[in-house]
Amino acid sequence: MPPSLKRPDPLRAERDTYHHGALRQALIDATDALLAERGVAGFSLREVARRSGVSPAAPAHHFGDAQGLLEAVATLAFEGLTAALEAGNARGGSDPGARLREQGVEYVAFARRHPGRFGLMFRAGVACGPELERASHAAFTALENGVRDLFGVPRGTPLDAAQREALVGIWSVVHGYAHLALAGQFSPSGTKAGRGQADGAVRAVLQRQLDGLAALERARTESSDVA
Amino acid sequence: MPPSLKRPDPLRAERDTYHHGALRQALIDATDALLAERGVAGFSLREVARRSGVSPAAPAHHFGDAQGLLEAVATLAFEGLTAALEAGNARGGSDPGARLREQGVEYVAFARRHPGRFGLMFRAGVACGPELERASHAAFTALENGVRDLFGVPRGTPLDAAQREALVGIWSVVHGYAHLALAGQFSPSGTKAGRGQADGAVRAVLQRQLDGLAALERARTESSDVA
DNA sequence: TGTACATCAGTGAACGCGCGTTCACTGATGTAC
DNA sequence: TGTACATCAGTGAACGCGCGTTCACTGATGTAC
Repeated sequence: MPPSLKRPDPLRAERDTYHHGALRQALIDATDALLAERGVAGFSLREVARRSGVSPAAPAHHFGDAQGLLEAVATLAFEGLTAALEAGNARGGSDPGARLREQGVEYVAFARRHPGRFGLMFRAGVACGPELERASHAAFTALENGVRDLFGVPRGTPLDAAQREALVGIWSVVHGYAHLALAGQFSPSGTKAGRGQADGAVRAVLQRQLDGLAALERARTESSDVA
Repeated sequence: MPPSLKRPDPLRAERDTYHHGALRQALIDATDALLAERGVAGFSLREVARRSGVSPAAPAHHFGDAQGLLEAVATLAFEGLTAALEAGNARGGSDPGARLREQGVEYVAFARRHPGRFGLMFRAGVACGPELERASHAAFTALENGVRDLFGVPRGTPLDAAQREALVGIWSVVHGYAHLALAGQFSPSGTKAGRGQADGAVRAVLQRQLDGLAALERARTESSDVA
């Protein structure tokens, strides 16, 4: 039997048990898909419920209200990003530059994998509960630690101005790349062998930033040698 | 008389003439403000009309429908960005690097000046009329020309792969910086003398990217000298 | 300078719609004995 | 193993609301003569 006969209304997921079984996850996935399709402006709790094959009141059971669902998804997103950054860091081996580069690749890959979540994560002026706060801080810290390793700054010590600037630069590069990629500005890379190419592009672009930082460091060291 | 007596309902702008006089512009400004306040998800044509002191049907006269208004604002935004980039380019003087740096400063300043418009400009999968298409292409071209000058590539000639990569890197840096700044990630810079500091940070971060490109160029030249 | 008239810009009531949330409910599950 | 019961997960009808858009309209403006 073709799937079309099992699902007469493709907008409405079907189910033969009274209890869904994994509704929480289904709602999160549907939210992600809906955000990716229509953006934040196109999100609606009812549509998410519809896609999950559940009545409009069901989500309230798991998330309270619409805001609660979005906040849960954003929290999850930051946790996922943190994990991705740490995986990239591990893959990079012993060279801090390589580790940072792989973090960048993971950052962009995460955005591509969860475009809906990514758009949710960096909205201005959103009321932000403690869990979301903690999750986003953890992601930031993962990136910050990459920069720490680059400069050999231990975990407890605060970064100086130049190091913070380096962090801002690195973050800007990967964030901007991710954002532009999602906006379809590098569109051909969505198709064929484009994924590997895209990873290469992220590495290259991030490497330019790291090279620039190295050049700055060198200039600074030389001038202090002279003095 | 305090303004509160002149405007009993602050959400509803008032007017004593039947004709507004400059409704088109007022609608655009109100849209910008509303988008900046609430994001794309919080936009509504009725609210924009309310803020412009006009009936809900009035905007249709100028923009057809809600989509038309948003598209007009996005078009205007790209035209403004193009102008800003060209102004930055002019300010940069004769050094291509400085010109590109000032373009970056202008890019970020534009985003800060029109946060609502900026959010509108880079949404994925938006149906896009020919005017908007043209306006966004012009902005892209302004940035591309900055990169052309850096490499000495004349206007007609297409960029090679490395040059396109350089463009992507530069664009990513400034775009990411602008986006993160609007998301409040560099929050202290919104307040006191932060504006000048922020310009400095953009220049610095973009300069790292340019230094990295210069290093790459140098390495390439040397290796071809050897060969 | 005055008058008739076309055109333009905005009105306000009305429409149907999808939304978020509530509520009393019910079907299913699991636990105590 | 069976039964009573508490708890949990989802129902579906209902609510009030703000939305985008339409429509016949009207007040103001500008133009022709």
